[in-house]
Amino acid sequence: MQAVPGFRCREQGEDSLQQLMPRMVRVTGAGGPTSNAVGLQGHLRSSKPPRELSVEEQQELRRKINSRERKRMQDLNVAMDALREVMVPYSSSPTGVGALQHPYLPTGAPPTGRRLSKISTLVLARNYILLLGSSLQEMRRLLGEVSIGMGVSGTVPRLLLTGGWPFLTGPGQLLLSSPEQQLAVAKCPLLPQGAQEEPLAWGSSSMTESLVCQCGVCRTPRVVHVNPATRFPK
DNA sequence: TAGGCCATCTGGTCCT
DNA sequence: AGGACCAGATGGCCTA
Repeated sequence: MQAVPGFRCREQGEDSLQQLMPRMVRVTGAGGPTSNAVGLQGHLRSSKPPRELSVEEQQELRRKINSRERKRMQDLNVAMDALREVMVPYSSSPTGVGALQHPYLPTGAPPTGRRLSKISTLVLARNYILLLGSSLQEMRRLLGEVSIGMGVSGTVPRLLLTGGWPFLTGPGQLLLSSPEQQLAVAKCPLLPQGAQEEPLAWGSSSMTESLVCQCGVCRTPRVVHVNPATRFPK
């Protein structure tokens, strides 16, 4: 494993003496207020008296539990890294999402190239989502203005129908999904079977609402990711 | 050296 | 019964 600033290699291995040894043995007084020798069994809710475990069995059980927990946290970190990978480009942009100042976010650009902390990643992601939301609002507004300016009446042009949701992959970039993609996203998995949305009337008051999934569960804009890796340029 | 961040251990709780 | 999830405790590493 490569050494990264702020990163530590935790490949200690399953047979590390430190890990095999119960904490209550390793550190006197550590392990929390409820630490005791029957901790592995005492919390199990059962009407039957718990089977007595030998020291070896307790250690084996504890080893399994620790391993699972370690795996769980590692999976969480993998997901966090994936999120970090998406968010890092924005964190270094003085005008990007990271520009929204927050105590958990580094001031300005992170010049050291250190990776984002977990909390910073989450805060940044939240801000990014909010930014996307406001972008969508703005897009709706602009679409409304354009339609009025063109004097369009009647039904919505095919290009913008059936959930064809314009989305941004970068500043000034407006993409429209293909009809196939539009049909694919037209069926929200959360919508009840047979539920149909009413056809849109161009310029109607229900248009903006109809561009958002109306299933009442997700209420999320139908965004089609042509290329999920596409990002705003730095 | 203090503080931030992190991995790991651990016991408790909930769910299947 | 076992697994997932959570939160507290602990100690190590790194940076200002």
